[in-house]
Amino acid sequence: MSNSKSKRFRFAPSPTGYLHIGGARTCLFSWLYAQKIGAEFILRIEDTDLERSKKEYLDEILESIKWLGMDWDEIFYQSKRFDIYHSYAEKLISEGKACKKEGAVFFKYDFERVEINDLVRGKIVFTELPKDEEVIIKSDGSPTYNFSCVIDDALMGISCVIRGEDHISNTPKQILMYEALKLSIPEFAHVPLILSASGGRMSKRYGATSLREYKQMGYFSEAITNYLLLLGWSPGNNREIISLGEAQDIFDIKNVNKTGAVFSLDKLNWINGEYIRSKSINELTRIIKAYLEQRSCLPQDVDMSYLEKICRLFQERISKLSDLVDWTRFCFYDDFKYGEGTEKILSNDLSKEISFLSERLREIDNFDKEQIENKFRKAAGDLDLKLRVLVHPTRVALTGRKDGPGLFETMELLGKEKVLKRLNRLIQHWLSQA
RNA sequence: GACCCCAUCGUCUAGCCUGGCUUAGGACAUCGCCCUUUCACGGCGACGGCGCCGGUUCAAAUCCGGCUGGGGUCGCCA
Repeated sequence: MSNSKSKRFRFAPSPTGYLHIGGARTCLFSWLYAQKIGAEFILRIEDTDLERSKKEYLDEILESIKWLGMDWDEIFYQSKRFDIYHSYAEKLISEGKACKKEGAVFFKYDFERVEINDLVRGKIVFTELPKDEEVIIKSDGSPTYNFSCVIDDALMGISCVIRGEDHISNTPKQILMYEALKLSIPEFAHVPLILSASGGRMSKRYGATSLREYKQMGYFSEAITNYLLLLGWSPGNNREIISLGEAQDIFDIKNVNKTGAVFSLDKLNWINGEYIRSKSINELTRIIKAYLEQRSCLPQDVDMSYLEKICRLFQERISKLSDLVDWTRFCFYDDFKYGEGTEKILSNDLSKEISFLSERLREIDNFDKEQIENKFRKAAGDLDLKLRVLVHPTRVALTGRKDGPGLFETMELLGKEKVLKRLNRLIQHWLSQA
């Protein structure tokens, strides 16, 4: 009986593309289970396809794994292990279990029946395979996936292979190889696939698939891992929000579902919004600053206290940081246009009324939201207008939008000078229309 | 087509293993109401599901079989 320290789990990405949602979840489940039982977790880079493997992808994959909050004890590269694969191929040849043909090495097998005891699915029985041979070394000398995978999982002492269910049909061939090589067979756990809204595999057609895209859109890694956790697994007790740390204690690969899960951006947005709302103003302000700076959405001289006010205004209105790009433009720049849906609001000319309001606002010394609200309400009363008749065009004047944070807070944020200027701009707009 | 996997609200799921405690629970989305200057947030509520047919049983979402439906794999890609 082996103790858990001798147990090992792995994630084996191929650097032929960016880390995608599905891979990230497989990695997460494998890593989490390793943490849960105190086992080692290793990364194995399956870069045997020298043509398609790129350094750029490798870097991004490792970066994404770290970004999500995971780590690894060891990392291996299959491209550095060709000698090992060759020696095992030679062994099979010498035993008559494989032969050279057309420059490649073929593994030959008699197949009757293979049974696997999958940790998430239970017993799976194969009684038929389409072929009786399998290429193990390609004619260019590189090993095929099924061969290098078997040798490495055995040599690296992987106790349970956790991978996507698209690998179920590879498993019988692999088991035949373990047996021919007299290597011990690990356990298997095939996790369900993540599907697109149309029910098929995730693809670019149905939105972002790579982790880096989600990062760029301003999703938090905690929100992504939280969401991924909910796809195929449940923490129980009707919980939706759970940290990686908590999940580490209660996750069990045996409790993973068998059913494919459709990826829902709506739910991810909700979870990300929950995380945004749970941040302190301080932290969120720093995050927002970095995000907008990186996208050149901030002027040079912006100060933290101004950003902090903005942060308070938008914290509960956004579900991801990229929402801020359009929302906050008016906070930093004067050259915005009156946007979509504002035509109706601006359709009747209120230049007289807004001028009146503007003069009243000018009288305020302490331009804070209480004073502003008082004056504003008073002005509306004097004009015998409902508050909203003035509110909506004023918001458009100040922000260019029909929706947004509370008007009086927005006015306080911008300050008297900008408010009066922008109100005047609207008045001019009406006059020029007439 | 062959092989394999899967099947609870539109979506993610709890319950299923160890049948009765279930008028099937929660979340997202949607809709309505409240809050309110808009949009959000928050609160309350509504809508909505055990794919079908048989069997086992006093009793089935839960066990068994078939059907149907969906998905995956069939590369000298991984």
